[in-house]
Amino acid sequence: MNEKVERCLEQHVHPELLAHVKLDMPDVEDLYDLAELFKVFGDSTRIRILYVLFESEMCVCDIAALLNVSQSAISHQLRVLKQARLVRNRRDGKTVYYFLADDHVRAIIGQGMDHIKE
Amino acid sequence: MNEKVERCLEQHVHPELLAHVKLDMPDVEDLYDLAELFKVFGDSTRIRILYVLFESEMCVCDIAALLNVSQSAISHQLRVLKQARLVRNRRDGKTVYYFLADDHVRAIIGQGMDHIKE
DNA sequence: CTAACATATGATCATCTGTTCATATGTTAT
DNA sequence: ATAACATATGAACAGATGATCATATGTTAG
Repeated sequence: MNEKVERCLEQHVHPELLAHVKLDMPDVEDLYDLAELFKVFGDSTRIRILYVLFESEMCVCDIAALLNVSQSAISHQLRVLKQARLVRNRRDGKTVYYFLADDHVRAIIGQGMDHIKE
Repeated sequence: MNEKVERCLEQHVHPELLAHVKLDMPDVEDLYDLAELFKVFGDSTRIRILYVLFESEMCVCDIAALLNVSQSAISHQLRVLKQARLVRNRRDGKTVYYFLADDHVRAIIGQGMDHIKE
């Protein structure tokens, strides 16, 4: 592979600090997972689905109707949300109800909302 | 435009609840902004930059060296982070130092980390 | 079993994204 | 003014993403 390290001729931060930063960085893998998680929040359809589920569990077809998005699109997005463990579901006959997996979802979205509102 | 509303033959949630959910939804515009914000967190290079800035302000070239990413790529990403008001910068001679704009960044990333760690 | 409904899934396609490369801009020292 | 360094920016291209369409799967009623 090619060498990408570019180094300032003079380092602008103390070498000890650089070392410290490196040590304090989480594993690359965790950082990757973290980015993947936020990617899931980074789509307005998915954000809207999550907001709907803030209030109540709901079936696919009601979510689709409420958000005016096709059943297929909602189903695909629910799959993404489920894989990210942000929602879970339960089946009741023909109907599948989705609900928030835990309260991190509210916390994360809440913090995001604080930021854009300030 | 085409009609996308698909409605369940029988509604599975109470109509009052549906109405309530609609009322409680933030403006479409805010939801869009929120998704845009999370999109910014949804890239591992940008997440890594933010983590570096957790510890200390840092110049572009030190960030690039630390993360082993080209100066150009870092600069492009810092621009994205700045536009999202997640980082700010100050110039000192030839050097431009970037630093976290506020503590929402830590809070949001912290919540995300909690989620993936559980 | 069959029809009808609810949901899931695979393929396709247009659009968006992140990196690279080349180059421009800004700053300092000589 | 000029060279050298630090950063920013625009074009271009490969890879990712989200909606649509067609269809498959799962479930219940008759």
